[in-house]
Amino acid sequence: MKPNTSNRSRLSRSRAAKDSAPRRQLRGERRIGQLLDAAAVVFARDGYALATTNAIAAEADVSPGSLYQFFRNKAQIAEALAERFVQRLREVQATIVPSHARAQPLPQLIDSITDRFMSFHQANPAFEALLLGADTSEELAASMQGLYADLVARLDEIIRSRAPANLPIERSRLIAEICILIFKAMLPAALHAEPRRAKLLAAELKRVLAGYLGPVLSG
Amino acid sequence: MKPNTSNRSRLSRSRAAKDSAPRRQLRGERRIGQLLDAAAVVFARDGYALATTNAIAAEADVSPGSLYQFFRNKAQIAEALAERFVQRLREVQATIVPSHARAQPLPQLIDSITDRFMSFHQANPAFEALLLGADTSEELAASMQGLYADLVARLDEIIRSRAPANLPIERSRLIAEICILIFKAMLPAALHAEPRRAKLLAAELKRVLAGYLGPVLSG
Amino acid sequence: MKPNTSNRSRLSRSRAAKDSAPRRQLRGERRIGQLLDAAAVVFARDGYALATTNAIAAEADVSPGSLYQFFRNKAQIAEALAERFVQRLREVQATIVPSHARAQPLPQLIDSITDRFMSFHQANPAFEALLLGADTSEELAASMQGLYADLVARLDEIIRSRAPANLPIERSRLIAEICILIFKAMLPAALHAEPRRAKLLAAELKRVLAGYLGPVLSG
Amino acid sequence: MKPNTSNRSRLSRSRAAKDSAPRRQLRGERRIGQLLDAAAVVFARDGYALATTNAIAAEADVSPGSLYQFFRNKAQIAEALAERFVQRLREVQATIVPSHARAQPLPQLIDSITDRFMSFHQANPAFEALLLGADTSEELAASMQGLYADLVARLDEIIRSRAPANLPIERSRLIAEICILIFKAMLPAALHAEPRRAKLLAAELKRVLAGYLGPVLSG
DNA sequence: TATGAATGAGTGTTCATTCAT
DNA sequence: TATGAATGAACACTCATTCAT
Repeated sequence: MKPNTSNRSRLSRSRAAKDSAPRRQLRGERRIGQLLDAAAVVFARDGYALATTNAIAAEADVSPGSLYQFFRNKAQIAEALAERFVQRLREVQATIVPSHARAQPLPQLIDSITDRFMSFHQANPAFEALLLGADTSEELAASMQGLYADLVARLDEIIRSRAPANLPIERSRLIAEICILIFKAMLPAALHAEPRRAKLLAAELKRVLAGYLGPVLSG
Repeated sequence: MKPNTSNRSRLSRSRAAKDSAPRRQLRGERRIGQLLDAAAVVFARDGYALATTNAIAAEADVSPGSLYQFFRNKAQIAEALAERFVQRLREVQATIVPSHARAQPLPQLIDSITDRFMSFHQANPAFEALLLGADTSEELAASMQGLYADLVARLDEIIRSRAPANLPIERSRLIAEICILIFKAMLPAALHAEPRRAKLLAAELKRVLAGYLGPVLSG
Repeated sequence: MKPNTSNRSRLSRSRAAKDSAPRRQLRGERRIGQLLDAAAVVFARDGYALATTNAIAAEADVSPGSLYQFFRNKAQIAEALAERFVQRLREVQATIVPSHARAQPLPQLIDSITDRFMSFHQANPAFEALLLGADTSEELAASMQGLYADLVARLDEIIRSRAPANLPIERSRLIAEICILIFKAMLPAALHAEPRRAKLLAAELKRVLAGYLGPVLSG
Repeated sequence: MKPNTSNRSRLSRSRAAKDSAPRRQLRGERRIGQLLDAAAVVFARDGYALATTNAIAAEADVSPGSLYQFFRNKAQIAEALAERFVQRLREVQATIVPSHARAQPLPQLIDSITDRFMSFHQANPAFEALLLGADTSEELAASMQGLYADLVARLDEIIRSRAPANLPIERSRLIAEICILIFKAMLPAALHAEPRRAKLLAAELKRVLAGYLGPVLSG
C-alpha cells in the first residue's frame, strides 16, 4: 500500500508543510484504489500474463503515465492487489472465531469455513488469477506466500484446538497446508462450473476434507 | 503428429517416395522431436504465455523459420506436445491393470497409482505448464480435456470395480473427477518442494485419497 | 479522421480537457498529418502491398510504435490517406460549377475538367497507388468506391445538364463511368511520361473524350 | 523461355553426348510449363505482389527447390509467363489480317479486334495481374514494354492502312497507343463485372474507340 | 534432377515504460 | 499531478532463396 516509496518519500517530506498535502495524499489513495479495482477486473478477465498495463489504466479511466506515478511496474500492481486481498482475507479469517470453531461438529465447521472462502473467491475473482499466475514476480510470490502462511497458521490453530494434545506440531501444520491445497485445487473447477455442478463439487470438497480430517480430529 | 499438414499435404500426396525420401522424412521427424523437446524445456521454464517461439527455436538450435516448417503456430506446438504427453500418459495408464487393481488393498492401490503419475510428472515437467496455461488455444484445451476425460474414465472404471453395485454412475464419475482434481492440486507443491517435503506431501496426498475413497469403496 | 478511436475513446470521453490538452491534441493532429504525408510518399514509391509500416514510420521520423498510437494497422493508414484525398478531391470538384459547365463549349469544358484532375493527381501521386492497389482492405475499397460514386454522380449531373432530355438515366450514368475509366486509364501513362509526351497524351485524352461525348451532348 | 541460362548452358554442353539428354530437356520443358501454369493461377488469384513462390510450387505440385532449378527468382517467373503471353498474343494478332481489316467497315473492325483481345484476357486472367503489377521487376516491365510495342506496331499498321496518307507517323503511333490504353482501362471493369454489365461496358468501349478513330480514319 | 528442410532478414504489430508538457 | 504521445525492443509469423541429400 505504499507503492513507489523510493520516489515519493523524498518529495513528500519537503512538501509536508503545505496544507494541501493531505488532500493530495487522499486523492492519491483514491487513485490507487481505482487502479487496483481496474487491475482486479483486468487480471480476472485476461490473467496476469496477458493483462496489459494500458488496459488497466484504461479500465481505471486514467492515463498510462498516471499509473506509473503510483506503481513502479506491472508486477507491483499485482503485489499491491495481492496485499489488498490479504487484508480482505484477514477480515474473512477474523469471522472464524476459534472458540466457536471448537464448539461445532466437524462437518458443520468445514461447511462454514469452506463457504466463507468460496464466497470470498466468488467476490474477488482476480485473486484466482494472481494465485495461478505462476510466472509473476518474486515479490508477488513472496506476498502470496505470506498470505498462505497466515492462512496455514490460522487453520493450524483451529486444528490444534480440536486435535488430541499429542498431535505433533509439524503434522498439524502439514495437515493445514494440505487442506488449503485441496481447497485451492477445487476452487477453479467450482468457480467456473455451472451452478448445479458447482454445488456438487462444493459438497464433494467438504466430503474430502471431512474424510481427511475426521481421523485426526475429534469429530 | 503430422504437423503443418495444411502446407504439405498437397505436395506429399501426389509425389512418389523417392530413394532418399525416407531418410529426409526421418530427418523431419527427428526435427519435430527436437523441437518438442525444446518446447518442453521452454514451456516448463517460462510457462506457455511467456514462452516465445524464437526461444523454442533457439533452444532447439534451429532458425525461427524452421520451426514453422513443422508447426503452424505457437499453439500448435503446445498441442503437439500435449499429444505426446497424452501418448506417454496412456502408456502409464496401461500399466494400471484393472484386474490387479481389484486384488490390491486400497492404500496399496492408491500408492501405486499416485506414484506412477507423480513420477510421470517429475519426468515431464512441461506437462504442468500446459495443464495450467489457462490462456492457450481452444484446440489445446480440447486436447487436454480429452486427456482428462480418459483419465476420469479409467479411474471411474477402477472405482466401480471395487464399489458396491448400487453406487450411482454419476457419483462414481464425480468421485473420479475429484480424485484427479486433488492430485492436480498437490502436484505443483510436491513437484517443486525439496525432496524431504515432497515425500511428506505425497504421503499426505495418499491419506487424503484414502480418507475420501475409503467410505465409498470396499477396501 | 479520428484514428485508433477504439483505444482512445474510453479515456477521452470521461476526462475533462485540461489546460495543456489542446496543445497536446494539436501535436497529435500534426503527427497524424506527418504520418499521412509519409505514407503518401511510401505508398507512391513502393505501392500499397510493398510499403511497410516501418518504412512509413521512418519516413515520418517516428518510431514504429508511434504510428500505431494513431492507426490500428496498415490498412487504416491507407484508409485515412484515402479519406484525405477524398476531401481534397471534393474541393477540386467544388470548383467545377455546373452553371459554368453548361455555358462552355464542350472541348473547353473537357479541357478544364481534365486539367483539374490531372493536376490533382500530379500533386498527389500516392492517390494512384491507392486507386490501383487491388489487394487493400475492404474498407479502403469501400472508401474508394464511395469516392468513385461521388465522382460519377457529379459528372453525370454535368452530362445531363447538357444532354437532350430524352437521354435515359442509366445511359448517362454509364457514360459518366466510362469517362472516369478512360481518365483513370490514361492517368499513369500521362503522369509517368516525360513532360513533352505527357502533354501529347493529355491532348489526346481530350480528343477521346470529345469524340465519345460529342455525339451524345449538345456541344 | 530460356530461363536460368547462365547455370544451364554450361551443363548442357558437357552432357550433349549422352543420349538421354533430349528426354531430360523435354522433361524440363514440361516442368517449366507446369510451373508457368501454376504461376498463372496464383498470380491471377493473389496478384503479383502477394503471390509466393512456395504457393506457385505447391500449385504446380513441385517442391520449392525445383522451382529454382528453372527460374532464378520470382521476377523471372513473371517474365517467363509474360513471354508466354506475348507468344499467345502474337497468335491472336495473327488472326487479324490487315487485308481483311482494310475491307471491313470501322465499327465492325473495332468489334472484331476488341472481341478477340477481350476473350484473350478472359482466357488468361493472369495477364492482367502482370499488366497491373506495377511494382514488378524492371525486366518484367521491359518484357511487357516489348509486348506493348508489338501491339502498338500492329495496331499502327492497321490504322495507317485505313488512314489518309498524309497522317503523320508519330500521330498514328500515338493513336494506336491511346487505343490500347483505353482498352487496358476498361478491361478490369469489364472482366470483373457481372455478365450483363460486362456487355454494356464492352459496347461502350467500342463506342469510345469508334468516336475516337472515326474522325481520323476512313469509316 | 528433385526434394523439402533450413535459413534469416523482414513484416505488421504490441506493450511496458518514459517523457515533454 | 495528470496526460497521452513517444519509444523501441520484442513478438509471432512469412517467404524468397539456399542447401544437403
